[in-house]
Amino acid sequence: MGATKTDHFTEQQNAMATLAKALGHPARIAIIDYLLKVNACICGDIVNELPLAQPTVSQHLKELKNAGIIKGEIEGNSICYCLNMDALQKLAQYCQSIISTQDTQNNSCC
Amino acid sequence: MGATKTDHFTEQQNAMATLAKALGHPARIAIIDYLLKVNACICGDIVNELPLAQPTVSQHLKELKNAGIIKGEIEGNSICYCLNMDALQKLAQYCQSIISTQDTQNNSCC
DNA sequence: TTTATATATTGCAATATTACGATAAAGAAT
DNA sequence: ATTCTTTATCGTAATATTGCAATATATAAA
Repeated sequence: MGATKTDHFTEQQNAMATLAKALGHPARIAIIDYLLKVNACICGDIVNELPLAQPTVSQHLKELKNAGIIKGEIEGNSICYCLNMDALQKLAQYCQSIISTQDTQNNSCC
Repeated sequence: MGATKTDHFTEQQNAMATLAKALGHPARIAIIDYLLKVNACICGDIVNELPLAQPTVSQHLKELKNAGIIKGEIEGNSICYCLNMDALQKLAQYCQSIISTQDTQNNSCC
């Protein structure tokens, strides 16, 4: 085995899992933090910023892009990456909905 | 290789990645959704609810517990699981901080 | 005590992820 | 045209994850 049974879960559940999974690595969190800090969309700088080789960073960027968390735009011979707030907002909303749902139920357990 | 270089990143980054990673599987999202729905902390029911074998569910529960997202309490011969809002709140706060940071910068890119 | 019920652990196979060196691709600079 | 710069891709090794059958553990019920 080893393959996730995505077909057994709802689209919403798979979508949230995909987003969360993309954030599930410290290098990718660091990339987000950096993009947030510099705001302007530099790219090669990320390689300098992280303690990882260029192909590894490129791979992490690809995963963030696939999950829709960042966008990339060609700019000359370099590529400008920046955050895609839509995706991040979806995850934030999901977390928020969990919290507010639980709040209204003043949970009686544990 | 294959091992994540956690030692090169900040504690905050590793913490967020750990939380997100725990949410990075549809089965674990489904477990959270279910715990939220039933509120009261049933456990064996999760096995009935999910399209996965008991050992697989047990493993997912273990991962959620390790990440601090759920708590388990022995109750007779069964175990009562429920959500740990502290952990979920941390992730929600992180997402929210990204969004509000970006908001204040009216990002000029892509 | 024996049996049933509930959950965890072990062991294993299939697959996925992480990391990087080597190399390719493509525009910029000379 | 050649070289430099920037990023992506390929190939591969190490490790992690997913999933389950079999089994262990532990309490409840009989």
